[in-house]
Amino acid sequence: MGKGDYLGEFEHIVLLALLRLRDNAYGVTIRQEIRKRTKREASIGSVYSTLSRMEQKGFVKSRVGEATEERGGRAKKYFVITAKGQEALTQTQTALSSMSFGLDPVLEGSNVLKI
Amino acid sequence: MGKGDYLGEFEHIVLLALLRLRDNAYGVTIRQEIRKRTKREASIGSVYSTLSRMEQKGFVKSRVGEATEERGGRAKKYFVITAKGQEALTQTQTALSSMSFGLDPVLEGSNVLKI
DNA sequence: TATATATTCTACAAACACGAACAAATAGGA
DNA sequence: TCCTATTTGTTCGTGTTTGTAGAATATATA
Repeated sequence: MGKGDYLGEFEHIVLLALLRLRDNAYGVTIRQEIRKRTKREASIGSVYSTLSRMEQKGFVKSRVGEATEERGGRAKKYFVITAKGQEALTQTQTALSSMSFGLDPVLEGSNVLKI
Repeated sequence: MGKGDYLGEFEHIVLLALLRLRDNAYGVTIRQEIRKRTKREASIGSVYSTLSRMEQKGFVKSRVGEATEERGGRAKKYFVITAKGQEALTQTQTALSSMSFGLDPVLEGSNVLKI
């Protein structure tokens, strides 16, 4: 299914953040995770618009958290990746891997993408 | 330099194609390489507009080939990556790597991005 | 001039980016 | 109790950058 369902660069990053955060992935934590691991600023608006776009495409799905917060604040909207999202992720990473295959020397060893 | 110079997804692919093709990277071969290694269709227009945008940004530079073809046809325009392009590539791959780090199990082993 | 090879142009769609505005929940004091 | 300041989090509106595609154009040779 979904041949040609490639992820945009930021979509890719966001999906990886979802996977890292497991059952604790919502707008704010996703943004934090991205900022923490990359140097990227990742504005909150970008994160949400990317999530909503990916939800439209069926790459992620969301549920609104129970209103059991510690200290006020609006309910969280948790996101998880779908099977279709996993496929798109795999396709994207496979494409990058096959383009990188054998380039290790050229990429000066600083970082390598391999299967 | 260039903090925040991330590559778009297709820009990333095209730069990797340049590296693979070394001194034989021009529009047509770049397209072929991408099609061959990924399943992606990559229209010729996409390739050229991406190349020209990256040239504007200083990620690649070009030279027009000598008019020494085998059998007619217009002169080729060869592209190579610049130092700035290398940086952007490294930044992008580093960001992806750090987002992927430790996710191997979740990514079901089908393909892994590692440093 | 027909053919082969290759690039440029033009238009539109999709993705990215940002911050202001808005929503909802609670703590705490009047 | 009420009411409002504070905290936490999401939605909206808008502008820019990337991605996609194919028709048009350029150039060289047989």
